[in-house]
Amino acid sequence: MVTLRDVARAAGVSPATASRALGNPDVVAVSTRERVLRTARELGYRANQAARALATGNSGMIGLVLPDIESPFFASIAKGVDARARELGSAVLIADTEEDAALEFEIAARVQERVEGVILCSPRMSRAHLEELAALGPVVLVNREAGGLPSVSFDTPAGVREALVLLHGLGHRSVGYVGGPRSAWSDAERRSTLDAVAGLEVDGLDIVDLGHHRPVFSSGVAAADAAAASGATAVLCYNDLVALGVIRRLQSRGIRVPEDISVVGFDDIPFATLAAPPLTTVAVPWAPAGRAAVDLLLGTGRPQAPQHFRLAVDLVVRDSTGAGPAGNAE
Amino acid sequence: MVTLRDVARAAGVSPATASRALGNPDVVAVSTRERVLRTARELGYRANQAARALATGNSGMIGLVLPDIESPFFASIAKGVDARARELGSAVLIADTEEDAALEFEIAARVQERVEGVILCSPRMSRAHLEELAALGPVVLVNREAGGLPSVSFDTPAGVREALVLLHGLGHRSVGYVGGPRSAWSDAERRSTLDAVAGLEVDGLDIVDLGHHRPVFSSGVAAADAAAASGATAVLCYNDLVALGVIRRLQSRGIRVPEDISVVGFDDIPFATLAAPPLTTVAVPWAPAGRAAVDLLLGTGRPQAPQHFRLAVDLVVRDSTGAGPAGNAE
DNA sequence: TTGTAAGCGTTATCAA
DNA sequence: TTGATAACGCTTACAA
Repeated sequence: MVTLRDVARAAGVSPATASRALGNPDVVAVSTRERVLRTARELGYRANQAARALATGNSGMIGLVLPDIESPFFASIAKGVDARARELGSAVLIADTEEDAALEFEIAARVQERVEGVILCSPRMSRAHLEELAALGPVVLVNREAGGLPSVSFDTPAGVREALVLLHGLGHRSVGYVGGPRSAWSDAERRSTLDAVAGLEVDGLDIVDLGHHRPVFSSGVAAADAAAASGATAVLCYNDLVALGVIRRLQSRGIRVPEDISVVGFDDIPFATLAAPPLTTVAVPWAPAGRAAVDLLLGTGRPQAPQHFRLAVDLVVRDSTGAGPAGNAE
Repeated sequence: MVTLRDVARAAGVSPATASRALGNPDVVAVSTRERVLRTARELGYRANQAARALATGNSGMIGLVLPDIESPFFASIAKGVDARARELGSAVLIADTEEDAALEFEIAARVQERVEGVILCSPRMSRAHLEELAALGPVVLVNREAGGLPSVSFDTPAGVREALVLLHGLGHRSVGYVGGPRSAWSDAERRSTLDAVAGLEVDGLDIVDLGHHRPVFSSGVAAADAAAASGATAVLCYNDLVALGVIRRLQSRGIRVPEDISVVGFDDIPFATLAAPPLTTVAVPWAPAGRAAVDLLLGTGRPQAPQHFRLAVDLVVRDSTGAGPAGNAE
C-alpha cells in the first residue's frame, strides 16, 4: 500500500506538505503542489480514510437506518439521502432493521459509532431510546417527530383533509379508515386528523375505523372484507400497498372500484399509477425528505438553521375514486 | 468522549489489558475482565471504529454499489447483502450510481477506499475499469461475469429456455423479445440463449427481435406497439417492469392478455403477482444473491472456496400466458 | 511556503 | 496474565 509518506518522499517534500498539497491546495506553492499531485497520481496513492478519520475526528460518513429497504418509500428516501450525501462529499452507511422495533435501537447505536450522525426513517423505537441514541451523536428523524429532535416530516393532516374533502365532494358520507400498525406514529397522526376533520370541517361525514393493519398488500386483502361489511362507500388506507390489496380483494369479490367503493391510498409509490384502476393517493415527497434529512444532519445552513422540515404532500386524483351515494354523477 | 484509556485508568489496568478484555475476553483473568467490562459500561464507552480500523487494517465495512436503489431487484439484493453482512459483523456502505456508467467507476473507486471490498450490482462499466477496480481491492460482481472476478450470477439461460418451452407448449410459434439496454450484459446473454433454443431445441419457433429498451415501465408501453405489429403471439420481456408496461399498453389498445397475446417477464418483482393479470415471470433469487456475494467477498469458506455462484432461477406461471394459435385450448 | 513533531484511539509485539 | 511501547497513516499546530 502506498502511503502519504511514500508520496512525500518521492516528491521530495515532507509528509505535512504532501498532506497540504492534497487537502489544502492553495496553501502550498504551485510548483510543489503540482509535483506532489503528479507523483501521487503516478504512485496510485489513495488516502487511508481510517487514518484521516482518526486524525480529523470525522468519518465523512452518515448513517441511514430504515425498517425495510424493499419498501418503495424507504428506497426513495435512501435515494434522496444517497444523492444529497454524495453532493456533500459524504458516504452513506445503511442498515435495515427488518421492521424489528427491538433490533432498531441496537442497530442504530452500532451505526452511530462509525458515522457523523444518523438518519432514522420511521423509527418505531421508544422515545427514551430515541433520546439515548441522540446522546450518542447527531440524529435526524424522518417521518416521525419526537421532542426537540431534528426531523423531517410530512403534512399528512393536509393530505388526509384533502382526501376527505374530495370524497365528501364526490358524495361519500361514510368513509372507512384502514389503519397502519399500532406502533406507527404516522397512523396516530392520521387518525386524529380524520376525527378532527370529520367532526369540524365537513358536514355529515362518518368515519368508520377499520382497525390496525400491517402496511402490506395482504393486509389490504384482509381489510377489504371489513370495509365491504362496514357499509362505507369509500376507504382511506394507511398506505398504497394496503390500498392496492383492498382493491384486489374487492374486485375479486365482484365489488367494483370506484363504482361501488372508492379507494384512496397514501404515498404514491411507483406502482400506484400502474394499478387497475390507477390509484388515487396522497403523494409524499420521499426523496426530497431524504435530501432534507441530510441537510439537517450536516447542518448545511447557518448555525441557527431550522431543525424541522415539514414537507407538503399532494393529493393525486386518479381513477380509484368516483361518485358516492350522495353524489349526482353516475 | 470516553476512550479506552479512560476505561483502563478507571479500572486500574493498562490500556492494553482493557483492549484485550473487550476484544479478546479469554486471554484475560476473569476478575480483571469483569472489572473492565463493568467500568466500560458505566462510563458508556464506545470504541472508536476509525482508530480500530487504522490499527487492525480493516474497516469492518463492505461496499455495495448499485445502479438504482429504487429498482425492486436492487433493493432485494441490498436486503440480502445487509442481512448477511450483519450476521458476519460487517457494516454496509451503499452507493447509488444513478444508472450512470461513467460515474460508476468513480463512485466504486471512492467506496473501495473505505471498505474491505465492494459488491458491484449489474455493473455497466468496461472490463478494463472492472479490472482497475479489482486492483484497488476485493470485488464481487452480481449479475455480471467478467474474467476471473468472483461473481454471483443467475442461470438465466435456463429461465429463458423454460419460458420458451412453456410458450411453445401453449401453441405459440412466434415469440417477440423486448430487449434490455445495449450495455446490459444480461441482455446479451438472454439473446444468445433465445437464438440457441429457437434454433436447436424447439421446433418451428420464431424469435422476433423487438429491439433494445430501457428497463422501465414506459419502455414497455412503447414496445407494446412494436410487439402487436410484429405478429408475435407471445412476448418475452427483459424484465417485469417492461412486461407490465407492455401489458398496460396492450390492454389500453383493446388487445387482451393472455387471450390475444401472452406476456412473460423476468425478475418476479413484488408487483408481478399484483398485476392484472398476474404476471408469468422468471423468478430470480435476488436476496440470496446478495447474501452469496457477501460470502464470496468475505471469504467465509475455506481458502479455496468457489469464486463463482450461479443461482438457479424459477419460472413462475401465472395468468399472463395462455394458449397460442397452434394450441388446442380456447 | 515548508518542516518538525505531536497527537488521534486502537491493537499488537515483546518482555516481564 | 499483564504492562510498556511501538506502530497504523494522516492532520495540524507550531516553528522556521
